[in-house]
Amino acid sequence: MSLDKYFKLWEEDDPEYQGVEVEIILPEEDTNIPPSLEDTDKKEGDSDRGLVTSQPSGKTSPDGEQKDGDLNKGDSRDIGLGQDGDVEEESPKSFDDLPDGVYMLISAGYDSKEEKPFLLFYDPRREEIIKVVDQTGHKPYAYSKMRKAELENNQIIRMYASKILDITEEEKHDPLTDRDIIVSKIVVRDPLVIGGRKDSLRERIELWEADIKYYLNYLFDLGLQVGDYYVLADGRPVRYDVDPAPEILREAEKLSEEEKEWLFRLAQPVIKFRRVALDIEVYNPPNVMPQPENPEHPIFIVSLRGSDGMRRVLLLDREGKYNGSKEVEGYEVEIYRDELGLIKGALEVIRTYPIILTFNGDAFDLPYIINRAKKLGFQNITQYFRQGRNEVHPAWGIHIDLYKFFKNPSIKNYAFSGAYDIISLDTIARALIGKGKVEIPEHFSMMETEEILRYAVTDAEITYELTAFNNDLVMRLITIIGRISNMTLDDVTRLAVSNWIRNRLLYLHRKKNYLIPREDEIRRKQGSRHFEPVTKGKKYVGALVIDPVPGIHFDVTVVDFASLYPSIMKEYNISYETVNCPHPECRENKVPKTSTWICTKKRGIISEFVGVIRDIRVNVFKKLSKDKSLPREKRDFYNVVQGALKVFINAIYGVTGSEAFQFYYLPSAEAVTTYGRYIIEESIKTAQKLGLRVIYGDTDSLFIEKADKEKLQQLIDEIQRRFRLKLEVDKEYRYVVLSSRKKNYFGVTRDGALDIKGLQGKKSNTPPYIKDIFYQILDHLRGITNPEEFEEARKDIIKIINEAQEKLAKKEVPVEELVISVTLSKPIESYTKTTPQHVKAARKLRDKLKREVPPGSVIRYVKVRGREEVLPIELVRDPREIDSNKYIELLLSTLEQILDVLDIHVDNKRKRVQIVNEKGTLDQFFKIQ
DNA sequence: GCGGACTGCTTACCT
DNA sequence: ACAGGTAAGCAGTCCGCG
Repeated sequence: MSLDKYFKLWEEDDPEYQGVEVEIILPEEDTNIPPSLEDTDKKEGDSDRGLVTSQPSGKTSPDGEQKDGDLNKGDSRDIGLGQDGDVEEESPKSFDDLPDGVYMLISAGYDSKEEKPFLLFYDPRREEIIKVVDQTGHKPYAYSKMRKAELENNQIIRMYASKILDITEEEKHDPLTDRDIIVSKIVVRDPLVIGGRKDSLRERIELWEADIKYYLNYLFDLGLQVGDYYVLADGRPVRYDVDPAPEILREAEKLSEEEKEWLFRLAQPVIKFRRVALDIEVYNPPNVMPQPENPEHPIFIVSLRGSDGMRRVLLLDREGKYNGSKEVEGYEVEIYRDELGLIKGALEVIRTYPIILTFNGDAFDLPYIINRAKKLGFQNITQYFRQGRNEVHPAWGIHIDLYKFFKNPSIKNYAFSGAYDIISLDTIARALIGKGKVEIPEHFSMMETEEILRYAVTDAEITYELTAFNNDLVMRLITIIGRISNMTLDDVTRLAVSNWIRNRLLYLHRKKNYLIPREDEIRRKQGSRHFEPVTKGKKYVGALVIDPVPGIHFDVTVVDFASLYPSIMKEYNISYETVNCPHPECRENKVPKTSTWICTKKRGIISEFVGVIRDIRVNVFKKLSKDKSLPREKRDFYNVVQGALKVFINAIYGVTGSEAFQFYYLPSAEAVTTYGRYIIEESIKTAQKLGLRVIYGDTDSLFIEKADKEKLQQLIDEIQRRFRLKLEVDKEYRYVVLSSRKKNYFGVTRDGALDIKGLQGKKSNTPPYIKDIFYQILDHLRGITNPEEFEEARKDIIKIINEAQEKLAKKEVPVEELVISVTLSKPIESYTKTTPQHVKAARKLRDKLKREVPPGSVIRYVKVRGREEVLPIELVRDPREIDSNKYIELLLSTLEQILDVLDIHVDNKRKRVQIVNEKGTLDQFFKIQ
């Protein structure tokens, strides 16, 4: 039976669906009492736990070589990902089970009813959350630089007297002046007295440490760290040290105390979290987006997938018409006769899971459920959830919105090497687990119910799998980032890297008894920019890019500095308080070619942080992740740790140059790049003196042609001696093809792999057909070792190009292959200065097809003849509309980048295009080989 | 009124 | 809500041209 009919049946007698408000009568058995938190605390039952027993998959993932620091396998762009769709059903077995009564700290918050901060612990034995409300009497506070007596006479403080519990004096170290000072601690009852309201104290007088979320302050003061294990002694958390593995103990021997601390904490096992993925389907009319803030259409399917193997799909079937299978894709189909019953049924299941997973649940699924339940008369729904401005937390645990997590550029680029570029469940799942969503060919109303269920359950399934693949990689990554940042796991998944770094730095300040400087204090510090930025709109000068020597270069060695900027920050003591420090005696320690000086007396807090995590990553976790004597499961775990560390290490320099960062200080960011340019310049000079030929370099790398082994070693030693920085061989190319363009080249490595950088043909906005030709040509060039082979390849290449042109001219290329995909990066109405082609196309989508084109949409359009210029692919009716000449030009300009230096030239007049071969230089080149 | 030279905007890439 | 450097295509403008 088609769902079409099925829905019509109940839609007709559903007045609400036609926009008329009706009173909803709750089902008789409505005895749902929202789980109070106390209730959850003491709950012992696994009575209503998962239903389906888990089935170990037994399969292991292919042992692919991993790229440096890449948590995913392979390089998606060039060779396609090593796919591994397997999901382990069994929990990771590599670590001994933790004793009973040991819990992991995963979150914290402020209970405004109790007026107390609370901690959320995860109990790995019972697989539930334990909420611990503060018993220490900790109270919110902030600091003033006024003395107590002065404060007590202060006009404003007097006005707030009733809200202030206490004022005490304390000694703190001021990192900006490097002096110990007396500050006054103003203790209050309610965090909102300090900040968060228009009339909060911090808006009225100058306060320090007044913009730290209270529950974080609480964690810092109690010395608690997210992701660590604790036992509860009379309800108070006491740290529980997990016995380190033998390989960790071995590594610890050579480390400093500070490094050991990090090593032991990060190496603690991450247990398998009990969790449930949730996904809803709303029955909306065609082309109408369901609005969570005004949920007019019914929730008719809820799919649930538990980490314990539970698979259930709840279906709304008011008339009892469903006669399809009772099980779809392993999901048990549960029928509900009314929508509220279905919502409550879903709640009953998810409240037994401490962690809820969604994809976009903050913005869609959870608010939709909440507002829909309210609309159906179930006001108590709000007791199940705490709603923030842009987030929803379950009252009994935490909610991880994977959309936000994967959208985070640090996660996308550093942890997953940009394996996905569009942020959607489908694209991310395809890239990471090799599985996508099920296509929906048409509107729900045209589909069989079972077909819809299949579609719906796949969403829950892949949402879960995104957290489960590679031994729970994503859950472990989130936990490790929690450990490094000391942020609650829910914050980790929602906030950006600058916040993670800020948070750890706040903790470090507190630990050192430093008074945390206000932003304006750091910015008022002396020190200015020394070089005019090259690029308009930039604040300071960045890296140096060496002009490439165009041509084919055989036998090229690439040397680079291992994480140059972090190393500079570590070795040259760069931090907001050490750059232009207060000591006169440090003023001679100048950054080259500037008047900026750096402290010689005290270790900078950021320098120390980046130094420690850089060292334990390189010296321990990276090493262990490659140690073949360890079981794969352990290596995988250490790989996650080193990958998480890498995210921080790579971002720290960047955030110090970002105005959004609390510890932003331009001279410190500028000092890093100035050192960087100086060091790379000096390295070139040294190389040249040694007789090494540098043909290209970018930021931290040198491309050296036919490098003599000994001279290369001399270079490396000399640099090490002078700068205390490690230069190392990164790559060896059989040959590299450079044009005169920077950041544009390709090369074939010793093992025959093709490396393509920056070339037009690689870019995501190049039409598939042109990309295909581009890769065909490179494939012909890949194997070449001598002039004869080149001549052969040249003929083939010319043939490929000529045929492609002909095909384009005759319009034999399918329209789909000519699509140009460009991201609409901001709201469509904010393109006011110019109207780029993709915006033109987007407007047509909006106006003619009434399609929504929010920022982030990828607009797919083609170039057409006539006044229209461009058309979104959706509006192309006739392939003859295509502007072939435009595509021929695009093809040739794309190929020009690689053909130019190979002496294959394109006729200037591109009306009648032909390939011209200017013989000469190439043959000579080969003769030198 | 037209076209080349130029600048600015926008996107996607590299490190 | 991490940085700057670079390439490319197009939009829009200026200027010369009797």
